[in-house]
Amino acid sequence: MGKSEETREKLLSAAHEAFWQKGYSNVSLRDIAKAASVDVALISRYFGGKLGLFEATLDSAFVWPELFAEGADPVEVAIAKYANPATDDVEISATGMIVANAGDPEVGDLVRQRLWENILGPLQERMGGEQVAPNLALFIAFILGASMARQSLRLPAFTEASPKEYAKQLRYMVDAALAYDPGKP
Amino acid sequence: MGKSEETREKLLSAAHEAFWQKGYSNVSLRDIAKAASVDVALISRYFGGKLGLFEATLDSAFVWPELFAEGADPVEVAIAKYANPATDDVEISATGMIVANAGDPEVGDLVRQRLWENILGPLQERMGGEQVAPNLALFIAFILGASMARQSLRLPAFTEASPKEYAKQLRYMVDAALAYDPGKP
DNA sequence: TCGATAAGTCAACACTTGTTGACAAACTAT
DNA sequence: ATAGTTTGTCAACAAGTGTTGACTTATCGA
Repeated sequence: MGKSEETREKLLSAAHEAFWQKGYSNVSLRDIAKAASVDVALISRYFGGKLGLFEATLDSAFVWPELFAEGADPVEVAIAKYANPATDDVEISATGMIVANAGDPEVGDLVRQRLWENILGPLQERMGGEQVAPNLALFIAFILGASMARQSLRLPAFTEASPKEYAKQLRYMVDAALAYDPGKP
Repeated sequence: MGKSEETREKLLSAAHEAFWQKGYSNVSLRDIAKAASVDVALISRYFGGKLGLFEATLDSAFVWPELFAEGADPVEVAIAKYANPATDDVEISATGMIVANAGDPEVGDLVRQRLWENILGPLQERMGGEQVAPNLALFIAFILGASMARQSLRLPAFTEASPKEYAKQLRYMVDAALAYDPGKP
């Protein structure tokens, strides 16, 4: 195990936090290097450049193993994660990330690709369909919107609600989404 | 009416499109100036700088008069706008804007402030409450998430759905949100 | 211990960014 | 037409960006 692994980890960790919180273009390599207590030049050396570092960060952080654990219900896992302000404050919005970085096409494509590959793809396979069913899409849309309404938009109705109330509201809407039947008028 | 008004309009228009589509930090003043066929220096002269231009853009574009027209139901207006792929492709996501620019604190605060002042504030007043009720918050969250799931995340279930189907799905969830009753278990 | 390889440091590069000030042109009112 | 104000143009700036190459230091096997 080379010594370089350690500094790579430090860089990945700092990059994760910075990119997730401020978005790709609002973070400089010097910021990350400083946060990791590492020389800037090592980033280009180890990851090939800024985009390479971002890609590596996606590979290491844009995954969601709990979602596919044996016997776990993906929906329950998602709710448990996003209905808990304590945890999603830490993770910031892995969801908001999708949007925050969509401005730069190169970066946006990268995020979308990894999202499908690591999360949405396995998720739809797990749920049985060969394409994301309407009700699952509604579920995703709402989870996405709720976490952003709370974190970015900072709707008082969400930020000031107790975790219990917030969870109850999420549960209500998620149930509604999953109950959606395309056949009905 | 001074001649300068015309170039100010051109700048505002170009800035609107650029900022909404790519986000604050992904757009340079030279990009905007070129798109508007105007010299870069005039931006700082007329708007005081990049942030000033962005603020002016918010004031001119981050408003929603139809929402408060006489006899209009805000909910219907919102659905009509966001359930119509043709229109919200043009406007891009005024919603996604909120998130896309949240990385820069200064910019994020500006967006949030204008959002409350121009849209959410009047909206909640119009809806009668002195604070945004839980069901209205759920409504907003879903609208936000749905438009982003389609535009940024590009969920096939949404992008490939017919406008009619998409509208039906939105309507279903919106109805559910508005029917939410905090009193019930 | 010596020497080769890995890891880290430093300075500089080419480039883009927002912003400014001096200047030229166009227009208006006297 | 002339003087004065507005409007536009140009070049330059200081600062920050990602990236590169040459160099020094540390690490570890022979």
